[in-house]
Amino acid sequence: MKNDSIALKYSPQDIEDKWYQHWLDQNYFHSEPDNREPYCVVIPPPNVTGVLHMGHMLNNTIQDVLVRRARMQGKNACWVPGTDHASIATEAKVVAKLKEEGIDKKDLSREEFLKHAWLWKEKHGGIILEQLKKLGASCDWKRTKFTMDEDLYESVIDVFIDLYNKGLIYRGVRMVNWDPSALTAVSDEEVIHKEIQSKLYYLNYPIVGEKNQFVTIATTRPETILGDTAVCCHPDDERFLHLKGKSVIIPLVNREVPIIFDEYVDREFGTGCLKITPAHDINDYHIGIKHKLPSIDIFNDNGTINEKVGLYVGKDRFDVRKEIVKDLEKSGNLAKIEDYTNKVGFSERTNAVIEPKLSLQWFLNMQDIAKPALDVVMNDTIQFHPAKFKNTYRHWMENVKDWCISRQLWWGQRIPAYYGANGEVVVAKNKEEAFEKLRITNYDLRFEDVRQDEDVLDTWFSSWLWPISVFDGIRNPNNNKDLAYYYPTNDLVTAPEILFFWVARMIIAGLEYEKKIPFKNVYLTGIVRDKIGRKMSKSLGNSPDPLDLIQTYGADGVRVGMLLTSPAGNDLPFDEVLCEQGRNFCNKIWNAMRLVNGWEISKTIEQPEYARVSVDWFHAKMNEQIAIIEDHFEKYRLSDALMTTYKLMWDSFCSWYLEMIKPVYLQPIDAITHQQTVEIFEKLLQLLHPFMPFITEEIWHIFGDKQEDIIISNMPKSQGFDKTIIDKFETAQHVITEVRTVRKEKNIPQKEPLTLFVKKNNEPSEILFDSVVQKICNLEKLDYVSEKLENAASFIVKSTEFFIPLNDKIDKDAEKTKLLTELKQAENLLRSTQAKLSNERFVSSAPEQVIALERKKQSDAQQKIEVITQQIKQLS
RNA sequence: GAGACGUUAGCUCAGUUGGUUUAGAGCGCUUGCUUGACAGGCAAGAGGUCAUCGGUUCGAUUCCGGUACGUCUCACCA
Repeated sequence: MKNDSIALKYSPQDIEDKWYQHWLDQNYFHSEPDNREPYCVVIPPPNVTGVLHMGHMLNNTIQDVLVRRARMQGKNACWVPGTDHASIATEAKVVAKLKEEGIDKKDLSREEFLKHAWLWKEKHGGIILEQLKKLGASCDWKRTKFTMDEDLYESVIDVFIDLYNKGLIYRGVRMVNWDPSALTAVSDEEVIHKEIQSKLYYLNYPIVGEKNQFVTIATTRPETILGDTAVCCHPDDERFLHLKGKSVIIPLVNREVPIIFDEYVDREFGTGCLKITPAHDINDYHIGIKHKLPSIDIFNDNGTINEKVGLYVGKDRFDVRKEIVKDLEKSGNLAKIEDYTNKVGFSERTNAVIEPKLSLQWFLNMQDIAKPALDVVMNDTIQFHPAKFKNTYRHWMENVKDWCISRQLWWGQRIPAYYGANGEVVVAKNKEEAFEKLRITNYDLRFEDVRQDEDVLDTWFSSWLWPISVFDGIRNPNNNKDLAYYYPTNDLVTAPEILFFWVARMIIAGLEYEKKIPFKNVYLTGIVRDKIGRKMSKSLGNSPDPLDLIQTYGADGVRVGMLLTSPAGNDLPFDEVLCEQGRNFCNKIWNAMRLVNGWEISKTIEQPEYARVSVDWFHAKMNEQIAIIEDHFEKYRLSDALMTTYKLMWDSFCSWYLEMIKPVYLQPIDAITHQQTVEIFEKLLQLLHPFMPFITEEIWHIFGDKQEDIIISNMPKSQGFDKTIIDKFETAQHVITEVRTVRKEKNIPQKEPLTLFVKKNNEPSEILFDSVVQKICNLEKLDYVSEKLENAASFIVKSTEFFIPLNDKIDKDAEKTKLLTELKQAENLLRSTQAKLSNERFVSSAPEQVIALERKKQSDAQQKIEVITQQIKQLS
């Protein structure tokens, strides 16, 4: 047999690496500009030292499906891969690793630290890209980029200088979100607010000059009383009006601070009296400015108490909270403690509690440059899939705040700002240039006294240029073949979580630097969750290792599993059974191949009638379904496109078509049918290839020697179809199902041949697919009669009666029960249509078509009732 | 606190420009099958007052409004 050398079960491990290497060897993934239509996707660059997680799997599977499909549609497909330096995350990892080795970052110079960081990057960088290859990602690896590559680095610096020269970048003291663990400011978007159970402490502040009088304030952060510079009440609050002009003593600290009045205070909350700590709360900060209050910063950068107040010096903020409550209790200033739920900001990268802190940072003014970026999304120049994210996007863009772009880190693009001896600042490409600029105002300046800003730029300040900088479009905007050809890119596939971090800012940068949108479509994936709805994360340990999954189910199986239940924008409730389903599907296809491949072919026998009509039917069916698949792709409904293809393969092709044309055991198949079947099979493989690249390439080559690989073959297009064939076959399918049911109910094995009689109607009742019905149902005879048959099992399909003579095998009671059920259904239907049709207002106002349909329903029901009633009569 | 979106079978989701004979799919479930490709399979089934209450209409799962629950975004009261 031909199948002797072919495994009984599909075994992905044997073929995946082989084909991936072959594709690489053939250079299929590499793209250079030519005269074909381009199709370009830039990867959302994963963290350079990260490892593949389920989110990446989903995201990159989707990209690969789009890219492979585009490639097969004859477009010049280019998927640009790369990684992100991820400044906070990577620096944190390097710091932690050094700490393990007993090295403190503080003891290293910037250069020494960066040397360690690069070593770390060389060691771990790109692991994730290797993992993507296992998934089958068809990235153009020759174009792999890293956000800290020299050219991309320089692009970032150029952009900073340009925006500074345009007056959009400024430096200022602001209240920023301070991450005391990473020791850097972070942007608003990097702060995650979480609800936590905490306490509300009521503290008594003695009033100066009033014995035993005090005001009570409520606070969740008693340790910050060290930095209090006022107590504030609402100006209309009668309870406190008598305190105007008075001051209070801060407990323990013994500092006298004024009582001020401001409408900001919510009279209903707490005691209606608020302590003001301008250095450590954003609202207090604003009140402080308004009332010209001093600001006392009580924290060191790492969240410990500094020496300014002389209490709790060097102790951590959370330890101090516990301690100060005890001390306040001792001193008699603690009135009470209540349970309280409030929201606290956490750092996205380090999960440390964010400390609002005043500091000198660099900002990008977002007001004006954001506007055009809002427009292109609202008017669908850039389309979001699903579109519901337009709302979210608009909301953010309309309320956009200035972007804090400096980070107190070393790993990243160092801010090209330079300071002279007196602190004067210039922005320049390098120290030499800065020196020249600074000398204009200070002739005596020595070169070695020029100092570069210590901070680096926010990671997103480099990734927002990604679709441009991967083509070197910032440094070389003109006569840039790649940029002119690939930009704007086509589709961006990413998670809604980084809509603002990244997507919005790429649009802004694209419009600012290319005057063109960076991509035409944004496909937003959902979040991969576990069975009980939790987000998959390392800390929860609920995320399977993607490579283990690939090992178990095969890359194709996992890809199918990921895609089966993930419409755009919907979370993906991941369950391994999905991968199992994907694997089973692979096996199904594999076995279909074994069947077709195993047949003996005869060139002498003619193509039987049943095979001829089966081929006609499948061609129609396939073209119908391809049109649907095309439509799904156009709407970015990848799950639906996959499911349609899945059913076409499994149901239409395997369960129906192959059974229809299958030659009887040990008989050869005629050459024409075999040829046509292989051609059909190959088209199905092509349709499946974007979803399941490996198995399709393998089977493609098992079916004879091919010069061309499936990966670069032409995707079949819908070529129109005859709907009447499809409809007629559907009727035949009903007949077949009914016969099978009769067999099952009467316990008649498939091997035992039956006879089927069709009662002739007024209408032509012959069913084009008689030969197929006869074969599939194992009928020794299929005939037309004009009279009913007795002692026969019967059923009705589309008001045509069918009879299977069974002699003694009829169970009259059972038959009757069945008929009565059907009768009831028909009567219900009749009743509902009659109710409608006898309603004059329905008849007068409903459209004609609807009425005609209702009439047809009525007559069909009547006819059916008549038929059933007669059958019942005959039984009794 | 403000806004957006959602609620259809046990689960995950389609769908209805308001009428398409009895609202669909996949998985799961039930019942038969050692059916000569496949038990990772085949066949036949069961499962839904389309969240809830009102309104518009001849007719509402579909349109409008209220309620409940859920998800997300933004803001935040110490």
